[in-house]
Amino acid sequence: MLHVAEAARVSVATVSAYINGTTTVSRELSGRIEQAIREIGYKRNAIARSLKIGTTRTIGLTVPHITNPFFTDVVSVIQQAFDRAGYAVMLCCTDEDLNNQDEQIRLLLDRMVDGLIIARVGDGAYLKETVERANVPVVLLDREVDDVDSDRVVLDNHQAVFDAITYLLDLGHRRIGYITGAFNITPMRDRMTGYHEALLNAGLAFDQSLVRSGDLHEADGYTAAMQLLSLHDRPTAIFSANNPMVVGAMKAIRDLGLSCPEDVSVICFDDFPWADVFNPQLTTIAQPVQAIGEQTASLLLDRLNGNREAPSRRLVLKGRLMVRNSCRPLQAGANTTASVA
Amino acid sequence: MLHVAEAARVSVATVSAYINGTTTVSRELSGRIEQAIREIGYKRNAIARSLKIGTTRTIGLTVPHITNPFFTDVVSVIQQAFDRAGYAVMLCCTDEDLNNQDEQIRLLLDRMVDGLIIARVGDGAYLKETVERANVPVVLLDREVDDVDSDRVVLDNHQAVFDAITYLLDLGHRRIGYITGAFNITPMRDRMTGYHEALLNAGLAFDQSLVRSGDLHEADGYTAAMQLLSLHDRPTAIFSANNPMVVGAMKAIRDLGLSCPEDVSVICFDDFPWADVFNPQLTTIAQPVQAIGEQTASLLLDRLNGNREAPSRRLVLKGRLMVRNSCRPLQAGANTTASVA
DNA sequence: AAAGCTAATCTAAACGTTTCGAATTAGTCA
DNA sequence: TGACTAATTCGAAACGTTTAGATTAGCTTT
Repeated sequence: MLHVAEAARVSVATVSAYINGTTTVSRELSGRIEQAIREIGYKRNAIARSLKIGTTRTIGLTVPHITNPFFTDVVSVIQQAFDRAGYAVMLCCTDEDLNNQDEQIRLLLDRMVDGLIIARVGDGAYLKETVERANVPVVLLDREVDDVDSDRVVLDNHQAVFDAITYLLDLGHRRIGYITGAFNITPMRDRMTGYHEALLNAGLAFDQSLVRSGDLHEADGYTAAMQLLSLHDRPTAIFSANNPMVVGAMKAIRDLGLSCPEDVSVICFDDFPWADVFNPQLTTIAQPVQAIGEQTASLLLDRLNGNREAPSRRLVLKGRLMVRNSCRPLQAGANTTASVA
Repeated sequence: MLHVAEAARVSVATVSAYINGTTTVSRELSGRIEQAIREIGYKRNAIARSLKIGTTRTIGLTVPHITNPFFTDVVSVIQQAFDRAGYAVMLCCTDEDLNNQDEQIRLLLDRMVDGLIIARVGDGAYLKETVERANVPVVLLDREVDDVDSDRVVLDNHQAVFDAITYLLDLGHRRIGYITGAFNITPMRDRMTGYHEALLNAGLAFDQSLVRSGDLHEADGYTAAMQLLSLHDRPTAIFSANNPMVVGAMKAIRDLGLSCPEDVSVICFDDFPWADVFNPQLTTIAQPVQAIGEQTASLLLDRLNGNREAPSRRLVLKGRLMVRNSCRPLQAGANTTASVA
């Protein structure tokens, strides 16, 4: 900018005023400045600017895994929204690891991001302090943390799973295997209660042996399904609480020489673009990813636009059961408890 | 930092020296500083630091679409690599739009990223100037631009498609539909020549009516496949030059009441996690995404670590045909040219 | 013609670091 | 003891902007 000022024979203040339109600058000087900028190929240094004005027009976004199609989509939507609003987004993937998350949030905060979107990992308590210290607005995505004062957008996980399990029950399934992750993140907890309540609602007892929990990865889904399907009276249906694990589960089904939906019905959380193209066409719970992403972005943008003091908001969206053909109705006879080899 | 210095009754220079380990600072002052930092909850302002030292430890990454599984994976790998190296990554999605790309690169450069990874969009010429002006190292990913002096890592697209088409020819297919995108990006060009050469190699004539090009999106794949499969003597196999388009193509096949591989064999570029779980298990060309991501990151990191003057490097990796069951051998009779309704 | 406006431009301080070189202190050696 | 060296610590300038307030010039008004 100094060079531009010299070349245009004006002060840097005038150049700044011209660029930002802060003050009117005469036709004459405008012309000289414009030309100098062009000749020199000057670009404003956003770092210096940020230092001065105290805002970076950058936000931080951390998710567990970008390869999980739910997060892929949500990240994509969020990215677009901030792009439109003139913000850059720094993306971090925690890989479901608490240390990574800590480190990355610290990194983002150091870099003076204007806001933070966090799909957290690990125990909520850890994050509470971090969030409260960060004096930038944060919105929690998908996974909440209790009694921390920040905006959040989540799914009605309980209801969504309740619906899905009820659907299976209506088809006549009684032994429904449930593959989940650790309960230290809210969605897994809420999804589980949906399972519970659906069983309860149908007057069925809860059988602990039908629940397997892993670490949310494909491999965990594989082992979980392997175990479930090796039970003496194996479940007639399997519900997977996330998408990566269902891939593992399907592989287990394949490797055991079973097939879906003939031998075992399957439903999973999170829809994906291929679901209705290949067979079996998986019945899934679709989250409204577009809405989730947009709402998340707009909550944060609202704060960034100055609405700092409003009480924290909690948006709850509804999932939708996408019924396809991975679940088959059971004959009346097979309902009760038995199964065949 | 000023506050820390005051609280510890030392100068800011000493605090800085302590934090960075630039100079030895006595046990006594170290203790006071440490305590002051803790009490105040001080975090170094990376923006101010960047301004001074002229480096942001941030890189920019632009890809067309993060939802395309190839890019999802590559982004994921790259992100991890830079995370490990202590860099943040700013992610931009151009949505295959040239203006977006221009704007985003400008934005990233303004923000003084230390380096840039670009999977470009649109005509190469546009980018050439931008890349040459940016005085940070850039590495081109997947899509090259001619005669610009920068590192790049690409796939041997020609060979990969040659192999895939040859595989189809060996199965007896003679009329192979080809769904592609505009030829202003190198991979689409190179993939096409692979198709050409495989036909040539088999002594077959090139039939323009079997080639449809769209805009790389799912919808384009759908229309392309619709058109191909409505031809009087429709192709017995379809090759899709990217992944999103094959989803569309599969939907077209389904909507026409056809099935794969019985009525039409299918191969697509880019593997995806579900490929061997659902039916038909799609035969694909798998790119070594892990290697691509890591090589890309390491080329850039090498430059960032000071190796600025080395001549630009071009890494070419090999694709691999993942043979599954979406292609069926044709009976000797059906080979020549005819087909059934 | 002096005073008062308005519009345009400029000077200089500030943002929070790093870093150079100077200053201080302590220790060592002749 | 005094000079020299080494180890610490510090003052102040610099990075490239923004911005408050000062200055100047050109008009208008009385």
